[in-house]
Amino acid sequence: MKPLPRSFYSRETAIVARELLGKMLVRLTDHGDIAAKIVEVEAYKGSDDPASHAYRGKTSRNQLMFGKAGFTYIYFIYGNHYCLNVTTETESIPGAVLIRAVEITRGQEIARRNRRVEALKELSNGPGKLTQALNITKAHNGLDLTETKELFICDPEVKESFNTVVTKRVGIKAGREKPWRFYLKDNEFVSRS
DNA sequence: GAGAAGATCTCCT
DNA sequence: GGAGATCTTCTCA
Repeated sequence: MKPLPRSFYSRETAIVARELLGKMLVRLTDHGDIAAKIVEVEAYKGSDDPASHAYRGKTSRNQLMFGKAGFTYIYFIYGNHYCLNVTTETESIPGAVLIRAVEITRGQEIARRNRRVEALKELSNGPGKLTQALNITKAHNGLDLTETKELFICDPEVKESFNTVVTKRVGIKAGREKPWRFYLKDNEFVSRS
């Protein structure tokens, strides 16, 4: 389980988003490890993307999007939820990929304890759900994903083939026309809208 | 310093 | 299918 290198993330955001599908998100905790396959993502960019936090320039919250690629960008939303993003592009171009849904393949019991639901499908089929299932909070903001620490992303042990679906993003008011949402076809953990 | 909106989830009908 | 929960961050004064 070797983390993906910085060069994977230092590319155009939509390309990174699409290629993150099928990768493994790994969470190491004191109570055990959790591994989850990424099944749904969305790309967010900079000045050409009105839905992005980076659209109106750099602020204290979004500065990670303007920094190096391969770091986490986690923010609190709607008074209840954390959303997990991965930074992309270079230090001069802002960009991030929102991890919207994962399929937990290892550590399911730990994830169940972190959430209050029994159904496996309900554990991680949404951006706010998966952060709760993996116990990801603001404390993990700005983490370097290229190091084997408590949170990183690596290639799957067995590479599966799958079809990728490209659609418009959800849950936003501006920039709805951009085809920057990607998910695995027929995967039941993909969030609906 | 105040007001409004938000990359969502859950419960209720 | 719809509204409430709940609090951080941004914008403007």
